[in-house]
Amino acid sequence: MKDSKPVPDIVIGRLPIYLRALTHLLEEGQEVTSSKEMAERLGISSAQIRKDLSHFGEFGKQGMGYNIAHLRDQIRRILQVDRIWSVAVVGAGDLGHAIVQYGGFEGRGFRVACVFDNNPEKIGLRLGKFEICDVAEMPERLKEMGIAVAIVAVPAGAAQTVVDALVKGGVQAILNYAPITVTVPPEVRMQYIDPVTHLQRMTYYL
Amino acid sequence: MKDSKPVPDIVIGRLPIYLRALTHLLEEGQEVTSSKEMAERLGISSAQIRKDLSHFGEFGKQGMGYNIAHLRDQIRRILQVDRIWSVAVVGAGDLGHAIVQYGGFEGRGFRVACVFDNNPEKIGLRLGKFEICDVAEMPERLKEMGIAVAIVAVPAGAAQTVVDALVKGGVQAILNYAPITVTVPPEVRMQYIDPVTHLQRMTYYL
DNA sequence: TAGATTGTTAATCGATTAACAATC
DNA sequence: TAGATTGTTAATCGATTAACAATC
Repeated sequence: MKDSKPVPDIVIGRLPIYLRALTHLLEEGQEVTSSKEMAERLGISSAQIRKDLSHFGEFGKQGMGYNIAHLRDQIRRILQVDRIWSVAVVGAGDLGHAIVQYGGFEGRGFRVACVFDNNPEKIGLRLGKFEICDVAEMPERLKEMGIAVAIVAVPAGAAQTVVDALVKGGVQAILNYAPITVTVPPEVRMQYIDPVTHLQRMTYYL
Repeated sequence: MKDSKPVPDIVIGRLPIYLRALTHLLEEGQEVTSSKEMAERLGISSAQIRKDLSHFGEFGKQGMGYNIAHLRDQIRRILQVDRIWSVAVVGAGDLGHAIVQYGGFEGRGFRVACVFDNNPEKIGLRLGKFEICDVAEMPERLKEMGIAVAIVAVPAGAAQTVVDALVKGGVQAILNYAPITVTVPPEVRMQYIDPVTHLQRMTYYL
């Protein structure tokens, strides 16, 4: 941690993997780990793990390794998941349902705060503990609630319109499950999940 | 396409994105595109698109660009998604339900062929058009059906056991939704989807 | 022909790895 | 002290980009 250059995004992308592994080790009751042990678990080189962490500070002790709870807390802080982010979910289909019901956000920095859909037959119904809201009112609702993070679970054809409305509502980070690349202003972060692209990446090798 | 070195995996990872964009352009009725147009749509440089494609052949015409249907067919062939892969889904919870009901596999090279769970109360029940099978019988069933691709949608604690059983059943490509890094033999391909890691990658910048 | 765009080369840029002094 | 492991440097490796001849 000596230069002022931005940390490469590829490094940022590995921090959540480290965090997940540390949490897992902690649940197993372990207190200390090493870059070597992490490397074996994750299939990443130990040098890379040390180099990645060195962008942010010195978290280990020579000869001793890393205190797991401490390193976890540091990475949480770096990633800003030492707080809870309210997340809007757009799309109340099967996937939206699975996302809203998913118990895995708790404890990792996120909480679903509201659900939107554009289908008049769904608006007003309950999904888990939420009442499904009209996407038409989304921008205002997002602003009111101060929501910065959203998950898009709508068909590809609706994704760009939904994303535009999210941006209008002040959302700055969007996870898009719709299988289409959307356009956003440069200040908005996008991430994509399309299971088919992951599968296609593997069939090449079969 | 002149050397015999393996094509970098990072290039393989972009082909499904190109394929998705080409299919989209075709649906819009367009017949020809250029590396420049694709680049603008995808937020990738045109040089990179041309270089990626050049690993596999010459698919365009100078001054004219690419015939979309032709390039799409070529990428489908390269990725081996010019056939239909039968996919096993493990885990019949909300996520497994969403995956089985998802209509987006059709036309992109995949079809859900069977569903497994370890919960005796679920085994034998229907999920969509499938009867939920016992994971205990999974390895034999996979071999019988000749299944090479699987999707894991079980809790983290069960993932390694499930993956071991899939490998035993001859599966060679696994898409894991459980938020844990698993160990597989080197000949088995793994891909991961953990929405929380994607979200955490974005909150760093907020 | 003139304009456009490919496929490819070489240069640049960035990421990973190997190695080791520092030190717990 | 001896052994282990960090944090960091320099070397290696690989990926991206710029540029342009080829050519449709």
